[in-house]
Amino acid sequence: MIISKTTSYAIRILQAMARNEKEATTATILFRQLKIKERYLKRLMTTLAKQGFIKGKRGRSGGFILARPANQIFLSGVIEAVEGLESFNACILGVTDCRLSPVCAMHDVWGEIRKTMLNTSSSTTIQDLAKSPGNIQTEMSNK
Amino acid sequence: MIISKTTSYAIRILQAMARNEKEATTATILFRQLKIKERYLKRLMTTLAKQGFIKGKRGRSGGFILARPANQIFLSGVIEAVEGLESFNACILGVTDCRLSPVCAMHDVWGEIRKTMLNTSSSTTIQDLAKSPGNIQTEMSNK
DNA sequence: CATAAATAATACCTTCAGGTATTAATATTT
DNA sequence: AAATATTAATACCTGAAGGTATTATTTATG
Repeated sequence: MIISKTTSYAIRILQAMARNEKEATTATILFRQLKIKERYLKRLMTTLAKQGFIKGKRGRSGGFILARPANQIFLSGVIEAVEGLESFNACILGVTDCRLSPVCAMHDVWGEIRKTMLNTSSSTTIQDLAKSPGNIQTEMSNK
Repeated sequence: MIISKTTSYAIRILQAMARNEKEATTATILFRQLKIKERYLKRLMTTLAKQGFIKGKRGRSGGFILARPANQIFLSGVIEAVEGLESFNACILGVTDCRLSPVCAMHDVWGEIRKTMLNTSSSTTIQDLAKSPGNIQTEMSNK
């Protein structure tokens, strides 16, 4: 996959939360919506809270809510927080720091792709996704 | 990474072999050129032979040689043989068979990227890479 | 205050890509 | 025929991502 499974989970979670941005939700509700393994989802929520994307509130009427407006959460930020951006900068054939070394035979070939990915992920926000029509309730297919 | 480490190894190996397409080479020679862990490289050579990209000849003056002309080996074929194309077809957010379901919120967003990747990899041959100036002798940076 | 319902933290388990080791088979040279 | 240099096959090891289990903490409410 282009992004890791966990990262795509994170994006789906934030997207779902952005659909009613002002109201808090719980991990259990999200689990029912997204069909992500409940325990894993809960742990990921904690990670997203630590990273400052959402705020958690404990206790009986607790839950999670977006920590900042959905239109200020860029996909690139989520990717960076969850899996790091190294995979975007890394040369497709493994030349360390591809940007500096035009010796890589695939440099030109894949340059466009990387550029597109960076442009897209750093100009698309969670709100953009939330506004899009579809919902995502399907379980992951591996790989 | 966009493609797996093993796949990029495979591409680098075929690229190196294509540089003098007519002559056979050995795993040891390739190891010295490419700095890929020798044992892993040897095992990968066997895989590439099984998949029909190269031919192996045992014995004292044995070695490997391309099984078909470098300009008939497309990157998409190598990727497919080594890691499968599922990762290319798979939806970035995990909707099974994204091509059929326009419900995925990122369908449009990432459609261009996938198209570019498929176009590039299925129109670029190992020969194209072999003709390009640089050589790749750097060890992989992880991730 | 006790209970219930939620998040937080932490430790452990599982799977698989990447990597290592060993042995077998084959061909050439002496 | 023996030694040597190569590929082929197979089984095992390792680390990290993905997933599970358990316990602690916080808060609302009867």
